[in-house]
Amino acid sequence: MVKATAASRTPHHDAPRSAVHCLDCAIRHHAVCAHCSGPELEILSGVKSYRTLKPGDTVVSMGERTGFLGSVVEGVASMSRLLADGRRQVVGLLFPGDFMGRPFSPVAPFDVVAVTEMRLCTFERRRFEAMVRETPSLEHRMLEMALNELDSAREWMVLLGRKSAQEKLASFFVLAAQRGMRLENRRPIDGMMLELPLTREDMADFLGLTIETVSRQIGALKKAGVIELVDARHLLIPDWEALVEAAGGELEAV
Amino acid sequence: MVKATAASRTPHHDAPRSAVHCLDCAIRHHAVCAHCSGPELEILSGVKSYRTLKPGDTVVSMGERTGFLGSVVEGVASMSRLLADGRRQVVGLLFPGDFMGRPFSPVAPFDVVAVTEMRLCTFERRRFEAMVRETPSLEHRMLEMALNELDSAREWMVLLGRKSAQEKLASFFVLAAQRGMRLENRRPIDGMMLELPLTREDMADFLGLTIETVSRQIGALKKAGVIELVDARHLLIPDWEALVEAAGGELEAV
DNA sequence: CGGGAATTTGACACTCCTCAACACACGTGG
DNA sequence: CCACGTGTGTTGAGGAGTGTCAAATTCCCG
Repeated sequence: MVKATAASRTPHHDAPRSAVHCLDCAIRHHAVCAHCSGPELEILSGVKSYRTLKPGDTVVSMGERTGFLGSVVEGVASMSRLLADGRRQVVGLLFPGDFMGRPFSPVAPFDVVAVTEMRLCTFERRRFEAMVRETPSLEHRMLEMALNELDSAREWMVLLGRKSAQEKLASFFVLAAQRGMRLENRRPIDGMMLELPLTREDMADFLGLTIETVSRQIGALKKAGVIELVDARHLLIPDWEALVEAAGGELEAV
Repeated sequence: MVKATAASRTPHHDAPRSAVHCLDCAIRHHAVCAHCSGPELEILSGVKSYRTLKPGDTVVSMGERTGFLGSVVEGVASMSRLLADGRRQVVGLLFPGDFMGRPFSPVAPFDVVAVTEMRLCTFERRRFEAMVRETPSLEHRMLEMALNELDSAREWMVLLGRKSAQEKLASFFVLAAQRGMRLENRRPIDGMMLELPLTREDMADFLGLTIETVSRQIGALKKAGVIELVDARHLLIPDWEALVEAAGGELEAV
């Protein structure tokens, strides 16, 4: 269960100006900078720098003092905790637009690892924290995002504590589908194709299961007709409501 | 499993001035108002009102539009979600000093129920939200608290997803002991007595277990010498480190 | 084509849940 | 004072749902 993730500990800084202008940024209206005014964006711009990561790259290790915070621009990362005996729990996924890092506390509470190729827009911690404290609209946006994440984390607690393995898988597909469409402000529809960004192992660790159970329950959902498998990483959702039903009934989360 | 909690849906408003002055309040330095200046406290004072509740009283129902937010002054409440088939998951406990309610979103995402006698300091929602937006120090305090709660929720996800029943019980005792001492800024010590505010059912729903498993694992911890039972609601912790060990090894959480 | 990783499948074990009975404390009313 | 009911907690027997271990299969990429 313990993965030797010692590999590639050093995120690359991109060649100096691969930067997009903030106004053209894909996550402009979804990230921490969503409510920033023009001048505020200018200031942020001066502090930002991009990083690209490959699947498996560690962004932050738990306990580490990290000098940066940031937003996911492209790709997906996981936040997880590794227990001493090798058990691992993923406590959250970071999709494009999500904020990465723990402001106002220098020590990282969880590991952050890239699960796909990804691109991060990072800010030097000190300067970003100072800017948050000086910019009410930015601080309010941080609060808004933190409260939303808190609601999501608690939703996930319901899944971890009370849902069956099969409901867990269905719920994960619901989540992945919703998050996959969020940047475009669209909603899941019948017949849609869903790409799974995570390996079976990451799914298992996110759902509090083993990879074998994940595999078997995917098979069960397929047999039940709730999903169709294109390949191991792609599936079709013939009936969205049926999937939501299989997930144990959701409220439309954030 | 479904509790007919229809009983007593109406929190009492206290007789008008049972209010303490903010400066003498027990949670003064631990609640959302911790960093407020004198004048800010004055404003808050004008908006606050107290409520007392009995065990089992519903403070807020999920989906409800609530007109107030507030702080726990005394006692303990649970935040929970009830699934359609009666399964319940407690997603958090509210101890003295903790903030209650979901600012900037009128619909309550979870049920809040008093688990002990309790006393709440409440603020009219609109006015409190406005004050938060106008008062950077207050908004920052909210953000700080939300981020701490987020870390705690994620810690609990590790427990729900990956810990054994026995580790869950030990972890709960660790949490209860830590939270019980926080207002006094003290830390748990060997030989301390711990009062359990929750029924077996609430513990089970918090830990993602059944009441029978809770009961049995408490028995197992007792037989292992990690705890001693005074009665069903009181236990002794002869060796704090041994308890933390039985909990699967904790980091000193917030 | 070969080799390793990711995934699936199978057989079996074990933790925890389910159902049921029992014990205990408490309040109420006869 | 005791009978009774109710809420809470404990204990036991048996089984369902997942985990564990092992092997087969597919996929990917050199």
